[in-house]
Amino acid sequence: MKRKVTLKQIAKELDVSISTVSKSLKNSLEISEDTRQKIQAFAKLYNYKPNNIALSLKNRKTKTICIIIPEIIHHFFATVISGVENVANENGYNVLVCLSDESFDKEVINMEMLANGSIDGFIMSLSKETQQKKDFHHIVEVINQGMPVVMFDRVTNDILCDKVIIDDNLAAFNATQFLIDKGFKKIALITTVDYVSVGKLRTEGYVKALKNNDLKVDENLILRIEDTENFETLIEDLLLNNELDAIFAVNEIFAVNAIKLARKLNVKVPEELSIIGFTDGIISKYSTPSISTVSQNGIKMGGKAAKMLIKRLESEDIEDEQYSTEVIETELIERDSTI
Amino acid sequence: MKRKVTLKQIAKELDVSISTVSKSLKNSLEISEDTRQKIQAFAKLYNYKPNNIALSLKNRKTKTICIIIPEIIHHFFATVISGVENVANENGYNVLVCLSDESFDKEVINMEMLANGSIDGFIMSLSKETQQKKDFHHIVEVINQGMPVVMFDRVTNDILCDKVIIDDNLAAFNATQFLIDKGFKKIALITTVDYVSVGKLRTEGYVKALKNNDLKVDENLILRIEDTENFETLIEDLLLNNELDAIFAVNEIFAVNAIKLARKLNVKVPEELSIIGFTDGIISKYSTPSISTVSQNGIKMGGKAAKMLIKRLESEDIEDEQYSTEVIETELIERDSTI
DNA sequence: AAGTGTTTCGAAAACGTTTGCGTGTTGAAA
DNA sequence: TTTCAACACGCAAACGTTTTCGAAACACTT
Repeated sequence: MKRKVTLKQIAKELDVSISTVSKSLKNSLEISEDTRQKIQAFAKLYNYKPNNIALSLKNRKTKTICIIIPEIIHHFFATVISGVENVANENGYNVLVCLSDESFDKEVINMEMLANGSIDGFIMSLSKETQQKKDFHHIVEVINQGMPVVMFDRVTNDILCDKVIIDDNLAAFNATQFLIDKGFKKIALITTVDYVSVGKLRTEGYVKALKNNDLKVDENLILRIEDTENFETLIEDLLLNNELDAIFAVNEIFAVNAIKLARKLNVKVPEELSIIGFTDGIISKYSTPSISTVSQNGIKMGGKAAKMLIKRLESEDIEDEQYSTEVIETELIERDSTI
Repeated sequence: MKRKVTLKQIAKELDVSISTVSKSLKNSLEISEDTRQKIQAFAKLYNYKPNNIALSLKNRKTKTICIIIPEIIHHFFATVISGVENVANENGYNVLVCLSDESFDKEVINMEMLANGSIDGFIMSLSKETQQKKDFHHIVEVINQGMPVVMFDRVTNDILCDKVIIDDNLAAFNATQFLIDKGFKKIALITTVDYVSVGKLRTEGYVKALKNNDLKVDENLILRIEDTENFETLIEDLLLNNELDAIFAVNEIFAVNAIKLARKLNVKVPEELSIIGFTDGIISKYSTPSISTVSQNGIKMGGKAAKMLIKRLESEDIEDEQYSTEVIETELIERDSTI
């Protein structure tokens, strides 16, 4: 068990100064060919590698970015991390992952904890609780300290920073329009409560599409689910009490449950009921029937977010450059749950 | 934009020495009540928080652990991260996530990169390529430097360190026995190539169960899949060329594909063909029919791994304590894909 | 021999902490 | 008035780097 060797140890061993060692290893011309070679050989022999923490302290940058997400056991967020990790790695950055568990407090603690030098910047998607409380002081503080933040997916207009989103409104509009074009009239919406930003936007898109086509918006056909558990009976009621033509669900879980419950009630999908989901995850692909869905490219989103963050980190003090919001295009993937 | 305030700045502002400030903030009795209060008030006002990097340098520990996994877009690994994050957080540690993408080189680079002070220890699952090459020098080196490593799931006997695994052999044995108990004779196995440690162990368990029950092991019923893509035709051939009673698949993807292909060939699951999977992920739950499976508790695994690592990190130089291997129990979850 | 230039190296500061130890001041006891 | 604690605070080293600047040593020119 040999501990890592330091400049100081090499210097002592070779009877030169620390600075000579440092310069030699950086091939500085200040040092004579002879000593340089000697020192480099010695360093190689002992497998010298500079200590990252010391470098971080000196350079005041850690080459680490932190991504804060509500949960990781969720295909979409996992793909985003993957995207972030990819471009981060390409640019020599490491990725610290923090989970807020949809909790405001955990989000705050994590940010305050890490904003003290541990990382260079944040990429984050708001927790539900934070969106509900509309309390963003922790984010504002971090930004005011000069640490860049990029928000993705669940963002808020109350914060000025770089963002990368999809056009939830438009995507929902298109999905709904797609169903309308099939000739469906009674189209239900299974969505989240309104304080979840993306849920709200998708609901708006749905409504807009209906209105655009002179279909009346029936509040009974809009199911806003708060709890992520035990929503099955709600969906079942929706199916029972209405002669639906189609359903637009704002996420995979809602969509696949709708299918399962339809089958249970002997409603054939897609023959008697078409269903479209949102977020192109594993479930949609492997469900039976496979689910038509609005694909939200998480890898691309994460990659874009990382690029924006790194660009801001590396552009010398041009930090007052205009913030921008990137919109990742979505795609409607037709599978077997729509006629 | 006010940058983070440091001890030095506070000291200057209040015209005392840096050490006085530091001691005051730590409530040292060396400092008079008066100055202590004054300094604490000032520090609070300016929201002073000690710089983590400086602390890391001084304490020679970063309170950060790194988890290296082959890929993150994989339910099981995502759950492991979740487990790790949980107990890490409880103990004041942060989690750095690295993806090897099943590549030996990326694994090596990541480890060498981070072993230079950035983190306190590793939790890792080997990449396929590493398992194939059987080259573990990078891990040995890290351990020799005195940095603890905990391996999980895809481990190797060639390395001495703490490990947390499931009893893949036993779990596969039990799953196979379960099928045999149902009266099935022709039981196929869809597995990975042998260099993937867990795949090999599961194959062995399957074989053992057959032999134990005096069933002959038919190599034609064992499908070893190398490529993770385009394996459908292989499975289809397996189904076509044999009058199977049941299938044991070593992961979810193989299982759900077997179901899809059986349906395509008009083989009814579970009436005419029973299928058991491995890894209790989202797919198994939402597939139609839902898939009976050997549940592998990723959260528990990750949590256990983190506990073992942190224990080793915090037990004062008792680092030569015996390494241990923890076995997480599995569970056979019966769903609708078995009769 | 003096001045100039070049080569080669080391001292020290800086990044932001913590902490052992030394020191100056105060008050009281002798 | 001297002596000695107790108290309150500062110095400096340490963690491991990088980098600026100064200085020593030597060669060369006139």
